[in-house]
Amino acid sequence: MGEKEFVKEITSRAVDYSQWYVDVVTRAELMDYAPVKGCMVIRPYGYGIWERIQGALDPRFKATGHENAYFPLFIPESFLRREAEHFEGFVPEVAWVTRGGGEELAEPLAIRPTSEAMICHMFARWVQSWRDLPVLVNQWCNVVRWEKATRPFLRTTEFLWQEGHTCHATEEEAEAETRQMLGIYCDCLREDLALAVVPGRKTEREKFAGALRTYAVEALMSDGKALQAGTSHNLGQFFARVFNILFLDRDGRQKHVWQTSWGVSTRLIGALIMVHGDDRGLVLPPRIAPLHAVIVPISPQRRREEVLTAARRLHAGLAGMRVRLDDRDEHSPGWKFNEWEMRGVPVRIELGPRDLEASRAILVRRDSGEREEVPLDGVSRRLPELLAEIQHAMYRRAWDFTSRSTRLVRDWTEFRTVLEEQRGFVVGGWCGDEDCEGHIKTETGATIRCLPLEGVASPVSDALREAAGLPCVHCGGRAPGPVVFARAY
RNA sequence: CGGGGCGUGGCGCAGCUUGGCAGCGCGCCUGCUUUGGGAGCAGGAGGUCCCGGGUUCAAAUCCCGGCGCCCCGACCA
Repeated sequence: MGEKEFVKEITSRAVDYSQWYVDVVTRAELMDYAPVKGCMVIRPYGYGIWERIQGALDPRFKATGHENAYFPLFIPESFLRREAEHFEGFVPEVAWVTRGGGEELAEPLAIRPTSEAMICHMFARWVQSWRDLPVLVNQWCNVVRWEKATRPFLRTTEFLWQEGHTCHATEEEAEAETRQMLGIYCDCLREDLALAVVPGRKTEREKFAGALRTYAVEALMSDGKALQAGTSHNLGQFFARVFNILFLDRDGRQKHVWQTSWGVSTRLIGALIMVHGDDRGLVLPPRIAPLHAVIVPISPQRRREEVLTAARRLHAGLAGMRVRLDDRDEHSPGWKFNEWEMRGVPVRIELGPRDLEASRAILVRRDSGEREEVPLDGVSRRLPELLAEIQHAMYRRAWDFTSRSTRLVRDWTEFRTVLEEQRGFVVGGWCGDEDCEGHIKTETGATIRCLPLEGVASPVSDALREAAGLPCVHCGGRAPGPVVFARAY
């Protein structure tokens, strides 16, 4: 029987990828459209994913010495204007508050598009001596960017994120911090979100407005388009100069601090959907899934109490894992199977009269559809193993897909053909010239996603090795090293 | 900012061309029968047809104006 018959509500990816995405986020109840353009409600199930992402990242931030804090939503216009490059970069998408308490404000307040301006202002007050360094803070908050075209999770007017901000005594320390946080993103996205990300450096053109250098982790979605999944910036001393963040060093001289900032957002939820989802809906990696498993009792009238009692006992024995017993009477087992599959729960546990006779339960994997019979008293031992297997398999699948979708190109003709016919990551040479980069973008829609970090294994490693020494894909000139191109979200 | 699509019970849509009782499917409520891949039957509730104006005996339908949402491209997490 055709698989799609079960999920009428979801458009298949092959028919219309965008519609599939919208169907998944709405039907799985991750979000709903709010009455304000470009804004969405993150519903409990979607927010549960975000909480799991926070739960994966926050301890890693703490373990590396960072502390959480909270800075105001409103930023005085004059603060934003101080750093010209930064301001120019953001002003088109800033929302302003000009009235408050029924009166016109003396100075308009920007609703933060990011908090560099506010946080740097505070840093200037807090930092006096080399003994005050490093300053390592992070905040979980919302930001607003007035986008013209929005998409649930991927680009919304208001979104949730985390922004880390640090000050250091030396350039080397700031660079090390920038790289450390990129590494943390890379590890966390790979281990917990099962995303096969490629870490690398951004080109001048693609870097953060006001940064010395920007690093990012890039992931490939199942439609062959890339998504920037996290960024880490070495801000140099640009903001320190503008906001007068000075410290008296050991040598008795006043110096500007060296800064970093880094962030990931609810956009990661979009990445999870587009990397792991299939035509039946969401597929969530166990470490991030709000629910590890759902127990679906199959309880004909006559055996109802017997089955439910056993199901409750099984549920109680799985305390410590995130398991829900779906004992709703208003839906049939088949309905529940489809519903929880659509919502991406990693494991379904079926328990019916036939299973009770055999003192077993049926465990079914969401990612592969495989089912296995497990003795009732063995489920609490088997489930964690199975979840680990699923987590691993999903990562492998994402890695293999990304690796398979990476093409090596030698010249311009090949480059255009690959982008038009296959998409995916394209590895090739780049001479380093911004005009070449610009032409490539104008003519193909593809951008340089990153200059991959050397010595870090990633799904594009093989292609990079083969591409060493290849000339620029556009002009044919000498290229210092291969880069990764793609069309991107 | 360009291109396309759409606004009709909670959701998805038909009706509009050619003006004349506001309909269908799903969902919802009640009852009974059901339960191993989206159960069946019976009864029932639910509508400013996006908004404003105009034409007309009569407007969901025709005309004018506005608003909103979604999708796709260019710019950005």
